Amino acid sequence: MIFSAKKSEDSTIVELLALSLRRDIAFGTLLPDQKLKLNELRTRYGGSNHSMRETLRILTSEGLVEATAQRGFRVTSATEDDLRDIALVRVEVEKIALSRAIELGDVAWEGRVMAAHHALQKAEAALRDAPDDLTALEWDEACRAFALALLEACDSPRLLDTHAKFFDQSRRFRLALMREGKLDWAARKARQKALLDAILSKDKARAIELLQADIEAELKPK
Amino acid sequence: MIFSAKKSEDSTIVELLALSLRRDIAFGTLLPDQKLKLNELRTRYGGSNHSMRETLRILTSEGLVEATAQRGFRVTSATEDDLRDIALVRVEVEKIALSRAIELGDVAWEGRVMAAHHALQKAEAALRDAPDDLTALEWDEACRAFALALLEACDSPRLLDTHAKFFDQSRRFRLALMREGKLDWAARKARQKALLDAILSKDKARAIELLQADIEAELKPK
DNA sequence: TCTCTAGAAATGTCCAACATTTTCGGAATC
DNA sequence: GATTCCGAAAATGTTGGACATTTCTAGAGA
Repeated sequence: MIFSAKKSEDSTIVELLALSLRRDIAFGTLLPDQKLKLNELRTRYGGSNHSMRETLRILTSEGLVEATAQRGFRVTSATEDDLRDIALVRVEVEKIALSRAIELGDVAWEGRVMAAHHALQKAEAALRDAPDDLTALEWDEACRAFALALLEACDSPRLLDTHAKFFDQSRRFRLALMREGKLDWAARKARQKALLDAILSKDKARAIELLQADIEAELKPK
Repeated sequence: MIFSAKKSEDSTIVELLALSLRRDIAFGTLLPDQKLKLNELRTRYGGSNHSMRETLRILTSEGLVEATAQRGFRVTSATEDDLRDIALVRVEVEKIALSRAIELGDVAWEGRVMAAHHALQKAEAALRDAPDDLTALEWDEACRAFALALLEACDSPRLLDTHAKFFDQSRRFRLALMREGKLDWAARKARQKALLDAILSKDKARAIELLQADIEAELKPK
């Protein structure tokens, strides 16, 4: 196992394998379209035939891996078209969820959003200071937590699931941009702050506009 | 294997098992919240430990089954809340997809929509004549095909996937309504016809309105 | 250069076994 | 009588090896 992942409460091998593989796909250690041969994966990550196949099925359901009968698994391709498609769905889903969250969210939710925003600011600052892999991982996690916190109050488990799925699919692209120094940190920071303010003042239209801008900013990097 | 499913081009055991299980969940042979013990399933549907687990992972990714670490699998529950949540997501996703499809669809697409509508009409008529399981199955398939045809031209694979996922989750509810005689066939027929007309005349607003009505009709049966 | 075909590689499937975890019924306790 | 606790039974999760089938590939033959 490459990353000795923290053993969370649910410590089945399959889940641990999934963690490692997810990370390696997000970070580009496993490249888009790369064929995933079971034996290679097993020598690299451990686990039996069975466990590895089950892991790959899970990643398939998350859209990170694609399965073809009799032809095994490969990392989902990541073309410009894919990025656009993911962004399209994300924009639509997150618009709806954010709109509902602003309607339904209570003070506790606002608090969690503020906390997530604060953590994200810290993580972005840390990453600009020390752009190593570990910090990048934490930054990536903070992005995810912030996005999730925003929508958490939408009161629709399936909407949240769908958001999470496509957000996770977008990670590869965001991390790649970050590595290439193509993220406009100042603009991000401004957008995130404005978004937070819009949410706290229950300005739905403005919040949605900013959210959309944030997603689409990753479509056409500077 | 209960249903001797037609061996489509991809005849892996796992896919065949998935077909049988999907059907039995949709038809209520496997009830919501029912625990799915591997050994029971294996004696009933065949397949090895390995294949059955993989099958269940696939159904999990489709939202038909839920997995809990160390506690196995169970059929996803199907409460009123679930139905409402599914309908909510379906309405939003299908609105977006249909809107795009009407913008982007060409004549060939319109033809496919008409064909699917025609087939659906036939299937509904057949079902009202002879409400047996086989006819129900064909009707269900025609519903699915029609819904898919409508959105097909939206030019977003992920939007289509998402639609399909939640449509499939809604099948159980629709089939249950049908069995209980709670579907208003006349209203359905009228809506479907109106929807087709709206699409053919590129009347986006009207089409979306009708689509929404069609989904929400299953929320509050007569 | 192209096609075709064996052989190699990889996938999909099954079985049998075992470690670990959960479940469940009943004994002991309050 | 209700609750807690415990141990046996059941179920899940994991492994390794074996084998059939399919796909891939490199080289022989046209």
